[in-house]
Amino acid sequence: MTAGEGPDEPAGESAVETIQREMTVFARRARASAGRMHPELSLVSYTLLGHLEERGGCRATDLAAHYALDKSTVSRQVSALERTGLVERRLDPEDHRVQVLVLTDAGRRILAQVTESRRAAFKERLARWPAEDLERFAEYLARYNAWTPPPDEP
Amino acid sequence: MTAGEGPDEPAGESAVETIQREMTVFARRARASAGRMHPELSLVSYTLLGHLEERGGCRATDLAAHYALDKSTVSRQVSALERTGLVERRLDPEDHRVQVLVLTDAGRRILAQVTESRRAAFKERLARWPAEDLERFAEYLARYNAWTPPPDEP
DNA sequence: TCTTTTCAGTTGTACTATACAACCAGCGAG
DNA sequence: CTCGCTGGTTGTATAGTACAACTGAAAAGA
Repeated sequence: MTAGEGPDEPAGESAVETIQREMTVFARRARASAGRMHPELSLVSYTLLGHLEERGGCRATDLAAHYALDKSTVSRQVSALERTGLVERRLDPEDHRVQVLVLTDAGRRILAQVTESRRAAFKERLARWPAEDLERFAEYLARYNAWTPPPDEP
Repeated sequence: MTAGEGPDEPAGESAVETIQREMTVFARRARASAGRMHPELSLVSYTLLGHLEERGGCRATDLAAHYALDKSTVSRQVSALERTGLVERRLDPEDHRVQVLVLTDAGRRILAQVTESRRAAFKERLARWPAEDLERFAEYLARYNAWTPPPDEP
């Protein structure tokens, strides 16, 4: 066995506890497997490229804010992506402080490739699920992620 | 805003694609937030301690196999946990190669504390969910995680 | 206008988690 | 007893991250 961590579901567990446990399992696994599946593109690089594709380019600071990463982290990630030719920096003529980051053709290609590979993995994993369950699961996940902490009031 | 990454849900997206996207978001966020919430106990340490509690002690090699980590990684993690007094190594009298790892009282206490803190966070996040949705979400997550890749056949 | 403040980004430093490889120490089979 | 296997540690390297200090450019105030 490579990775067990099987369904040891304690019986008298509440739904919330199950969700907590399964989310924890998933989080740790995702971290571990992401690198193995796509050595070309870490999870962070992948999401960064995805963001650039969606937005058609943006500033490093936007990426940092959006993903709650330090700007230095983004800076180095972007440097790496530039070095490997996946993104390009363009000096904003309006404001010489900012660099607009855009995907290169190579970046778009790699991104599509990894997305497809990931999609295939998900599809395989979810192949035997009834459509109705898929819909609901998708909705639940979106709802879960959409939650934002209430602002601390005085 | 600290971390946006909001619901930019592309419209014509399939359920599988939504699941993929939301799982990706969750994975990256979990990684980022786990450290901030519980600086005392990384996600890995937490799961390791949890495993020890469940099983009432086991060998480092078991942990490594179960969580698909290298034995050296586990070795260092365990060393750290021992240094901070959360686990204890006991030489197996049957086999002097193995060390049985067990939680100390302090370990049990910290584990319970972090578990409770995590549980509270989940509860808050899921507070407004109808019970039926919670049940289903829990079931879906468990089903998702229970999946194991089909063995590659020759 | 000139100065101060703010903002975008880079670089230096440090830490954590991780893997791989080399190694040591018991155990068991021949 | 020696050889190979197994459990574990240590050396080394890498990735990802944060924080702090810095640079250069724009914006705001005097």
